Amino acid sequence: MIDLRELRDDPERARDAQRRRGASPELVDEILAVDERRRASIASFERLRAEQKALGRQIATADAAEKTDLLARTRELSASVKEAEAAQDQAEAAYTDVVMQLANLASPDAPAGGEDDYVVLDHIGEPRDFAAEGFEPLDHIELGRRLGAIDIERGAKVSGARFYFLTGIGAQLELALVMAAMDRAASWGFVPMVPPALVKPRAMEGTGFLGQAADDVYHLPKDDLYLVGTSEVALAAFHSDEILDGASLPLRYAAFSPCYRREAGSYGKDTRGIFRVHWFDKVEMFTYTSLEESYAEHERLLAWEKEWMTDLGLAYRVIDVAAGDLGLSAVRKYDCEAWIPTQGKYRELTSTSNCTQFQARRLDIRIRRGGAIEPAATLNGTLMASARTIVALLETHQQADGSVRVPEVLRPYLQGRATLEPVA
RNA sequence: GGAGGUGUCGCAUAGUGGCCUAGUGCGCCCGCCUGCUAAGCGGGUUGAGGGUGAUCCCCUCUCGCGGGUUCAAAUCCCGCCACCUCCGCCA
Repeated sequence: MIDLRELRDDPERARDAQRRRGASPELVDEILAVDERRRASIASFERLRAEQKALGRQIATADAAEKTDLLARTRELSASVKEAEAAQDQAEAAYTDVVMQLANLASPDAPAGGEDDYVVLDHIGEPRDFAAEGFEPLDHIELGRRLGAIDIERGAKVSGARFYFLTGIGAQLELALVMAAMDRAASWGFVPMVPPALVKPRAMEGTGFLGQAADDVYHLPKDDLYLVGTSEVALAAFHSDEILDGASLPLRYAAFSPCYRREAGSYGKDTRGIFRVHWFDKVEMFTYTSLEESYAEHERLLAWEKEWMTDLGLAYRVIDVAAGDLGLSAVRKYDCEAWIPTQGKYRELTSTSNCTQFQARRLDIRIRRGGAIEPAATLNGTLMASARTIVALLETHQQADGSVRVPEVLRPYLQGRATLEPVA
C-alpha cells in the first residue's frame, strides 16, 4: 500500500511509476476516485453517529414525558446510522480492493522496463578459466553425485520433480553454510531468528505475495495457511500491528528457514539439478527502519551480501533490477548473480529489496519518533540461499581430480576440512 | 480431536442494558512540603485514527476480534481468536 496523501498531492508521480513498470497508470485515477467516495461516506457516518450518541445521553437522564418523544426521534436516526454504516463498509471494501492492487512506486533510479532491462552495477572476481587450467568443469549434478552430496533421483522418487536430498557431506555443507551465515549476520548486529514457515493469509497478503505472485505460493486450504517462499514474510509480520520505538531502530533480524516455491510458469527453465527447486533453506536478513534511513540501509544490505559472496570465493556481478521485475513491494532491488561455470552465465544467488513503507502500511507497523507516528520502512536481503549457493560453490571450487576446495570461511564449520573428496 | 474456564486502561480489580464520557487501588508523571529518601497533600494518567485545526480544540473508534438483538451494548445472543486446566494423540 502506498501513501494516499502523496498520491493525492502528486498523482503524476504514481502514474509514471506505473508506466516504468509497464503497468496501468489508470489504476491511480481509479484509486483516487474510490478514495473520494470512501472519505465522503466516512464523514457522513461519523456525523450521524455523533448525533445519535448525544441523543442517547439525553434519553438516559430524561423524564418519562420527554423520553417518549426522544425515543421516536432516535429510532428514525438509528435507521440512517445503519444505512450510513453499511455505505461506509462498502466504500472501505471497494477502496481496499483497488488500492491493494497498486504496486509500490518504483524508484526513479530503478531502470525502466522488464526482466532484461537490468543495469550491471559491478563485477567482483574473475570467472575461473578452466580451459587454461586444462580440464573441463563438471556440473553440480555430477559433482554432487561423485561427492555423495546430492541425490536428485531419490528426491524425485520421494517428492517429485525439483526436489532433492542433501546427503552426507552435502548435508554437512548446508549446515556449515547456515551456521557460518547466521554467525556472520549476528556479528553485524542481526538478531538470529528461526521463524515459522507456515503463515496466515494476512502475513502473505501484507508482504505482497498474494498479488500477481499468488500462483507461485503453496496454500493449505484445509487450514488456510501458506508455506512461505521466504522468511521475509514471517519477519515482516513479526511486528505487525505494533508501534516501534524510533530509538530502537534499525531492528535487524537474520532468519533461517525453509522456503517453498511452486515455480508455476517456469516449467522449461532450469529443469536439471537443484538450481531451481520447490524447496530450499535460506538465511535471510530483514530490517525495520525509517523511510529516510531505508535507502542507506539498502546499500548496507547489499554490502553485506557482497562481503559474504566474496568470502565464499565466488565470481559475481551486481545488477540493478528493472522496475517491471521488482515485484509488488519493492521500490528498488539489487541482485547478486554468481558465475555458474557449466552454464557460462551469471545467475541470481541473492536479492535485496527496499520495500519502503509498502509492507508496513499493509501490516500496520509504525514507528514513534518524538510525538509523531509514521509507517516503518522494511527491507530484506538474502544472505545465503542454500541450493543455489551449493551449486555455485561446487562448480566454482572443483578441482581436476573431482574434489572440491572448501573456502576458508567454511572450514571451521566443517571440522577444518580443506577439500570435499569424492566417495568411492 | 474432545470437555471446561478465562479475556475490562501499564498491573490488579469493580462494573448483569441508559447517570460508563469505564470507577477504585498500585504504578507512573507534574506540583507542594522537604537536610536526603520515604511518607503526606493536590493535580494528571487507555490508546489510536481523522479534522481546510496547530501545542489548544473538535469528532470518531477503542472493555480480545467480528457479527447480531436494541432507540441505546463492557453488559444480552452468535461466530472466531488467544491463553489456562483436564482427556486423547504425538516429536
